[in-house]
Amino acid sequence: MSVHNREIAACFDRLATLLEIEGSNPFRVRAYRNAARLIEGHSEQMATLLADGHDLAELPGIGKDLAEKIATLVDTGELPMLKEVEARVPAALAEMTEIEGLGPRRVGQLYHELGIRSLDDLTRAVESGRVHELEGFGKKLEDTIAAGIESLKDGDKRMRWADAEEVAEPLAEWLRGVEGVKKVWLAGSYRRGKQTVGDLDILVTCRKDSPVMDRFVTHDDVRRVVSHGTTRSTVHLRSGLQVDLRVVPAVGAGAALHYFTGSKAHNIAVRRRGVDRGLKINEYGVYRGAKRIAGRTEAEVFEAVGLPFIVPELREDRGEIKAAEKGRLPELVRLEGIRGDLHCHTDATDGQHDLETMVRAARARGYEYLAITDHSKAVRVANGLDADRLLAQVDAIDRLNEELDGITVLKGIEVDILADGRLDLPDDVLDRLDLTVCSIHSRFNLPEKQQTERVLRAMENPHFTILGHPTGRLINQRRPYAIDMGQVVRAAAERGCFLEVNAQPSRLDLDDAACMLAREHGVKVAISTDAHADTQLGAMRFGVTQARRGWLSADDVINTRGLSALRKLVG
DNA sequence: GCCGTTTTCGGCCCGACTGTTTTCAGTCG
Repeated sequence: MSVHNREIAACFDRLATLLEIEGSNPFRVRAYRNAARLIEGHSEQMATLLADGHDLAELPGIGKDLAEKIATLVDTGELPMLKEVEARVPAALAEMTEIEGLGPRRVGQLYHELGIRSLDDLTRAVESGRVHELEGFGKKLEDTIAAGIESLKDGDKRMRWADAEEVAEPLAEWLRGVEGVKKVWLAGSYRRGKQTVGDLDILVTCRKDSPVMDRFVTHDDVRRVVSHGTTRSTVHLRSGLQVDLRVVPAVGAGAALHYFTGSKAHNIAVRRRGVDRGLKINEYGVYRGAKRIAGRTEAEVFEAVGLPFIVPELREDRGEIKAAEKGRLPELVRLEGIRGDLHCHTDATDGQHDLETMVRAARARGYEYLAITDHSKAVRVANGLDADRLLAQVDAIDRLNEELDGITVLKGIEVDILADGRLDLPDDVLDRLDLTVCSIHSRFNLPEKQQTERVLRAMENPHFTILGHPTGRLINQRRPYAIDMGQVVRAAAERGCFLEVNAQPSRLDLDDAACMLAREHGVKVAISTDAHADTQLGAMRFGVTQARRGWLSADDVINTRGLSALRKLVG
């Protein structure tokens, strides 16, 4: 299987943008965009669905035409229609719409009137002052575009959620201290717990005379003010994050919070439900005619359209509305339900703290158990354990278990899956352990078929317990290795293996869509921190959030079990 | 391009802010 969902989505997104520049029917453009979102977030690969004989036209938002286009993409890796459009509209124009201040209309105008067909062309046109002479453009817009080109070249990336938190929480706290401010909410993808955050959406309610907007745009951390109004302002912070602040009336605060929490696709689905019931839903409330009938709380908004409350993590229009309607929303796993951590390192390999320090830290968190899983010998740079050193650690754990009350230390190893699918330590050594975390740390660039077979072969080893960080991706740093997650999940189901949700803020794999896939196939996961220092045990909450976004309940997560139940599962 | 107890055509979510205008289009979320 070669064509991945994200490639299909990228194709449709590109097509949508180019059609938009051409001035094509906006609803047709939207159809392509919607399809891209659906496909990108879908837990099963389109290629797999096709291979299994599914009719893609049954997916919401996919009709006969798009189903055929997906099939063509999967079969040939190409989309003839995209080629046709690219023959009419230079492909680089699509990127240009990412520049602040430039959308499809203006990019089309620049192309037609100045012949601009690349970022370089645009840079030159801006420098020579030709842009501001165009109808509808002006000096200010030209300056905005110049700044936009710079930040596009800087490659501003979405920020990891944990990094966004370090900006968001202090800012929210500061806003709470501004005179007249009553309540502050962090909304947007941050509230939905997405693995990365593109910008922050903050809502406040305040007294009429509160200077909150003026104070906000002059905050010390503001690098640039993009817009400054009475109910909405946008700034760029020095950290690179864009922040939108909105002042909303208390009477509609719930509607505003729902609206600005998104996702966009979820909102549209909810609003359409409103329309079906003769209601108009916007950020100010829920209206029947001119009369506001709900909106003080989010629960009221859901109630107005006949739904129970849907938690922010699920609001992606990935089936949550239908599930809510039928009363089948999952009871999602919670941080408080986590009873132990099954992946951590000590200073025997590349961890910062010794065995006892890690265990005491886990006990202080109230855990019932902690599995010690240092690296195996293949990971030389981490001083990985050979059989002798591992067995010495096993003895040390036995002694510690005798000494220490209130927590049980489990014996484990993060054992490398070698390039041929063997595990890095002999079976008789692995046999001495309570569990294994089996991971790939080398040969990331194997072709998909080989990489998948490598993991499947490893899973055949009876000592295989948990597949560690199953895609190897590092957010904003390293792409996931090529692996057919569908096959991996099916194999895990057959062989009774578990998959890890690695809670490190840069990893967070399995991601949300893969969690959904695991759940659909009845494969359970371990949410683990992979802690390399005592404080990193606190990363658990990031992993829990990812799992919640993937619809996982406590039952889907093995480390919500008490010790004896856990032992039965991994034994 | 999708969709349908308003069903095969005619709809498709909605408002704030900016810049360039003189009443509004484009962008953005």
